[in-house]
Amino acid sequence: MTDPIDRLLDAAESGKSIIKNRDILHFTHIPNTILHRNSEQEQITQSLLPILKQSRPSNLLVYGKPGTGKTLVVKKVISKIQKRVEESNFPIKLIYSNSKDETTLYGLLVSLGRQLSLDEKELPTTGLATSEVFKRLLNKIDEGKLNAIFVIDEIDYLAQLISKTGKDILYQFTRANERLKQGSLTLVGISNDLTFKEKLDPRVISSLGEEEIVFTNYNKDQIQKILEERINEAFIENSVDESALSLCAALAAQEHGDARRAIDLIRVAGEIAEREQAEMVTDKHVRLASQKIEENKEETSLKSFPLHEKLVLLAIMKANGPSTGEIYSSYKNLCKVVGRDELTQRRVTQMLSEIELSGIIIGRLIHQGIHGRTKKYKLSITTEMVKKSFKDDLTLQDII
DNA sequence: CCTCCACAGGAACTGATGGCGT
DNA sequence: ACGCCATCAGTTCCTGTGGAGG
Repeated sequence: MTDPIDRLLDAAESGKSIIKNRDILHFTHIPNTILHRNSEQEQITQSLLPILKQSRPSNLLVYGKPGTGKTLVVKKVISKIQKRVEESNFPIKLIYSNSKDETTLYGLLVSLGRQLSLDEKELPTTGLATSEVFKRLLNKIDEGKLNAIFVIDEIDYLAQLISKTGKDILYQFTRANERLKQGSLTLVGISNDLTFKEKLDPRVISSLGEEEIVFTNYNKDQIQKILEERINEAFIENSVDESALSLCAALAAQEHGDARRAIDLIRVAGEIAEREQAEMVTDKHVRLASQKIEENKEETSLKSFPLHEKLVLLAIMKANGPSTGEIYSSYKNLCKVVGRDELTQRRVTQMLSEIELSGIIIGRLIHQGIHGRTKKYKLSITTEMVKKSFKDDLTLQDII
């Protein structure tokens, strides 16, 4: 029997790998051909043509569930246009930004600015009024005579953010061209929510929603084709079992046809198979991968919780009952044990809703007549999982 | 049929942080 | 040095509510 460490090291050194190109298995990779999306590609190209001719800016809204290839298609079309005009003295600048990556409106504007190559000095990360940031963005476009295309992903999220602060940035964006002497600004909004338009200011809709393109969900066969394409490029030949492939597609199809998920799944399955030094990815690996992705998601989100949210979660585990009142008193006890000031009940209910949003607990509203109204919570993951994720936290060690 | 429980969850506010422009 | 602007976690105050039990 050889030493297991040696065995693994040997295998790694011998370079036997069934994945030959990992990058292709990340969903941000833009494949040569984007399958099943020909008519959408055409539509987007057509609606963006006016900027090529510099006739007028044309804004555009793209709808579709996650993982339907919206972002990839948009990026591909724009980069093609970009290439076409590269030699002419007509610079097109693609600016992509995902609203969910930025927690605030301000952060979003700054990330846009950074891509317009405004540096730390010209655009500080904090301290300015939003209108000031906006002005600087426009100035930059004006000075550089740029034709900027702002791609704003998850624009519904941004719209929500805006409605909270009362700032009408989207409207300002759509009207920006009137303030620009040179250059232009084109907006491409990408949204997961098909109903989001109704929540917008009608003035914004009229200019932003001139053109709309809807991406339909993929069905199982389509996902399978997409996977095949990527597998051909990323894996060595005959290293993915037929049934593993169709299982991947089936699992992803269950989740409203999310191709992104399917690609993730096959990548992780490939990595697991490789670690086992298997010759082939089988459906066993896919199942393991699916489980692992799920657990990883839970664990990382658990670890990133702030202290009080962790305490609340532990309180749910230790409480005598699942109702808010019982959780809160259990939480107060825990606070005493670890010597922290307790937060108000209002804050704790808010935290509970926040945790519920992340899917780690499930709440159900219960009306108990004279005994009032409560929300009863229950963990949707195992208590072991919670303990495992929290055991690194020094302040929590005594109570786990 | 009315009452009244035990909270849910909205709104407005506070105080700390951090950095601008003048 | 000072006022201003924005964000964030948290607080205070509040109104709303389905149905068991009288």
